[in-house]
Amino acid sequence: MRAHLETIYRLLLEHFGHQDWWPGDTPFEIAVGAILTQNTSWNNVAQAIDNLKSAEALTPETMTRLSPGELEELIRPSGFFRIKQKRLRNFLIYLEDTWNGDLSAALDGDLPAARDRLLGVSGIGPETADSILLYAGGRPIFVVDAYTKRVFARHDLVDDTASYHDIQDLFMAHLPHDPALFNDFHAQFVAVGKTYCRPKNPRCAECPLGGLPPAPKGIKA
DNA sequence: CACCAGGCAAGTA
DNA sequence: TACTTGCATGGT
Repeated sequence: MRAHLETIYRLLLEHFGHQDWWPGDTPFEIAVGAILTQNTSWNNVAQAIDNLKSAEALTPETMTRLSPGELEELIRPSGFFRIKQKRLRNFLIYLEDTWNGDLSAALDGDLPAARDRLLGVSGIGPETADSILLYAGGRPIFVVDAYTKRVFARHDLVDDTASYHDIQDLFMAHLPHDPALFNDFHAQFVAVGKTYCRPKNPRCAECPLGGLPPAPKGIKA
């Protein structure tokens, strides 16, 4: 299984090149982007991030000073803006109350414990928590998203009943827990998912995974 | 025009 | 436990 996963990564890396993820300048910006991109295209999120940058509201301190209405207007292009306003504020309150506003402290220490604390914030689920830990904190945890599931299902590595944890465990049980590897591997799934492995107009014929050998037996999650 | 997008929580049975 | 629904904007 490990060799199979490494083959997938190599084929993607050779085709797309290193992805240099996450698209964001600071850990806090990355965490905000992780919340704003929930079920939302990145293009929309980028507009909201630009608004927050222009308003100089991309730090815990400055964002906390915004009124709920001001925050909603800035993030409106990312959709679900009333709910996401609350989710961002829940996150800010957690950082302030528990870590005195120090994001890096929140992501440091025992990894399962840090993850559980993030999951305790209303509005932060498994994918958002893992994205923040990996991309904002540099912690070795694999992010599973819609692209990951789609590509894995297409290549018969999981069935459609596989849970988030099932798929995550597939990676973490068979690959070294290297943040740099988990970082770029997930980014490669997004690249292939956006470009070739799409629901409506799949371009499987041109996909770098087109010549991938069949999946090893008995590994379906 | 319909459909999709880097989820999550709350409600129902 | 296992489904279903609401949330909202912007690109294709």
